[in-house]
Amino acid sequence: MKRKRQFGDLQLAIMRVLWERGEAPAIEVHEALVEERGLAVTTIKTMLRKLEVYGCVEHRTKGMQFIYRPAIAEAEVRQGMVSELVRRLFSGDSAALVNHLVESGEVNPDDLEDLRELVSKRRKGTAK
Amino acid sequence: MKRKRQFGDLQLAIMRVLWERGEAPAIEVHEALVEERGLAVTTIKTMLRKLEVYGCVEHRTKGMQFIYRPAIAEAEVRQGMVSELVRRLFSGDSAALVNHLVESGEVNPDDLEDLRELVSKRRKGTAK
DNA sequence: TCTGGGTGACTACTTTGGTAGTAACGATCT
DNA sequence: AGATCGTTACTACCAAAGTAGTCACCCAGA
Repeated sequence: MKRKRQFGDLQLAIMRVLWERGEAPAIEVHEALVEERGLAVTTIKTMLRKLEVYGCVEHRTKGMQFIYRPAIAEAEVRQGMVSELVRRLFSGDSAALVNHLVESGEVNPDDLEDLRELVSKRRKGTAK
Repeated sequence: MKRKRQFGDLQLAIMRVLWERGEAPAIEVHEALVEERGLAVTTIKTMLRKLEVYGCVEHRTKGMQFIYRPAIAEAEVRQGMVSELVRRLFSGDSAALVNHLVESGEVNPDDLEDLRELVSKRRKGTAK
């Protein structure tokens, strides 16, 4: 895992559609995105093909259709992109990111409260 | 502020040096980065020039030297990049990002505990 | 004064994301 | 069979990040 593939905006949008649906033909991906982005179908197809080259998606044929599906897990990509951001922007200090979120008011105190609960539970559950 | 300038890796690295030092000539930026990246000085200079075009840095002349300094605040850039990531990866849900950080074990429970304290203080301080 | 070291300016090349046109190919309708 | 529709393949193009080579300039030292 040398290459920290930095996904572009469209690439991510496509992957998200695939993650949601499990699998889908190019047309379906296009339908899911055309409203908010207004792209040509060919654009989606090209991107899908590129993503396959990168090893991010796979396809199977159903009749003459290509059904695409993700070849990497959403969690994995999130993991990679978030830690990349943390490395770039916060010198690898994840807590600093959380701090930023709080300081900038992007996270409600209530939300953090909930997260704290979650942490407590996890601490008990995975006590080691 | 229409353009959510997406900083590249090198651009960010340069900005970070500038933010740290307040201001610096190209050479100094290069020195700070050459160890971990091994780039030519000219690369740094080119990037600095581009960044100035984008309005991200400014320079003043000291004798015949160019002393560069940031034209945008680190907090501002962080704000933009983090919210962009959140939009892309978590559908705009910042709390989901924090959740991810916790789930993936990138943030220690202790850190979150500290953050909680911080939130409590802020809540009292900026009570509205 | 001449020369060399340090510095920025200009220019060019490479890679990649994003965009889309056109061709090819199988299925179906008439 | 021939036309058309839906779908993918091939190809090209553009913009921007990233990379670096070469040139010109100015100051300081011999």
